[in-house]
Amino acid sequence: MRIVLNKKDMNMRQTRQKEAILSVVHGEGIHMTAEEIFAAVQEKEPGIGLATVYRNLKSLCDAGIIQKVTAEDRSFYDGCGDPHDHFLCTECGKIEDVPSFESRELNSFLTKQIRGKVHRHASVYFGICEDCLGERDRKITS
Amino acid sequence: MRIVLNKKDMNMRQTRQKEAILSVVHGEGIHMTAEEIFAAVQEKEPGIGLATVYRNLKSLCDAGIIQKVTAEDRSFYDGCGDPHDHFLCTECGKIEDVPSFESRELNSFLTKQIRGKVHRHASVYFGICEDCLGERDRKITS
DNA sequence: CTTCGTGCAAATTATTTGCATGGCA
DNA sequence: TGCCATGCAAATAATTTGCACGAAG
Repeated sequence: MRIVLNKKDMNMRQTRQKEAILSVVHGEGIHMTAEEIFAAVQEKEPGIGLATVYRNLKSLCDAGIIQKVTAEDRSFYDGCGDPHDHFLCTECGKIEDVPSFESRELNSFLTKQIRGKVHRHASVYFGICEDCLGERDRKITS
Repeated sequence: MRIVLNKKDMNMRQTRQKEAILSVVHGEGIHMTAEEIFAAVQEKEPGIGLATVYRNLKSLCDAGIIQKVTAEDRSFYDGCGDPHDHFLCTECGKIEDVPSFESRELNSFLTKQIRGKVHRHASVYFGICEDCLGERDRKITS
């Protein structure tokens, strides 16, 4: 299927390479590093350059279609441009989306702490995911 | 003054370079990039190598004396190793410490979202700081 | 047709590592 | 004295940029 770009992207040209990249990274729950994306796109669009991948990832981020997230010195591209947070399993390295926590309490806390205006935030939670917890129990029990 | 290292650092040797680095980066409200630290340490300890700065920053992080924070593709070292969050002014680039927000509501939210265990988190708030807001008002008024 | 996107290689930037030597414990 | 830390230079890793050419609008 052809992914139709929207208003925000008026200034960008529709190319085979961009469509291939978009088809790989766009979507909920997708978190890939630049190299992973490069490898995956290779299959759909052999001969594509790494620089092209980086250039497109950047413009897709600028357009708000995807976003770049950095945690623990590792960067990955999140297929969803809408604001949300992340959970990173320190055991298996898996990344999961988490909706942003919002509350009146948090807002008043921030207003008190930061005298200025907060526009957005980026949070990453670190811990052990459900699967890895299960894995541990299994080892202990057996 | 000589900064005395504690238990956590038993395995590290006390050197002039380490003390110089520590005297530059250790403390609340200090947020510097590796290059800034390198430049500042030069003055106290001329001839120190950039690699030494990086090596010491890493071991100080491992020891929990300081911590590395990355936001918007920029990394800086936070002079305080205790967990807390940050506010970054997108206008002037200033970074401020913010205590971590904790609440029962947030905990139950996270438990519901992430079926695993959360051990820590890293949050960066983006916005306009008090000073830059004032600056804007002044421009509009005048 | 004109302008922008692409591929490739070279350039940057940030950080790490190998090695011989010097200095803490 | 023994071993870890340092300085320097070279090595990596991740990302960006210059340039000539091909393709989108």
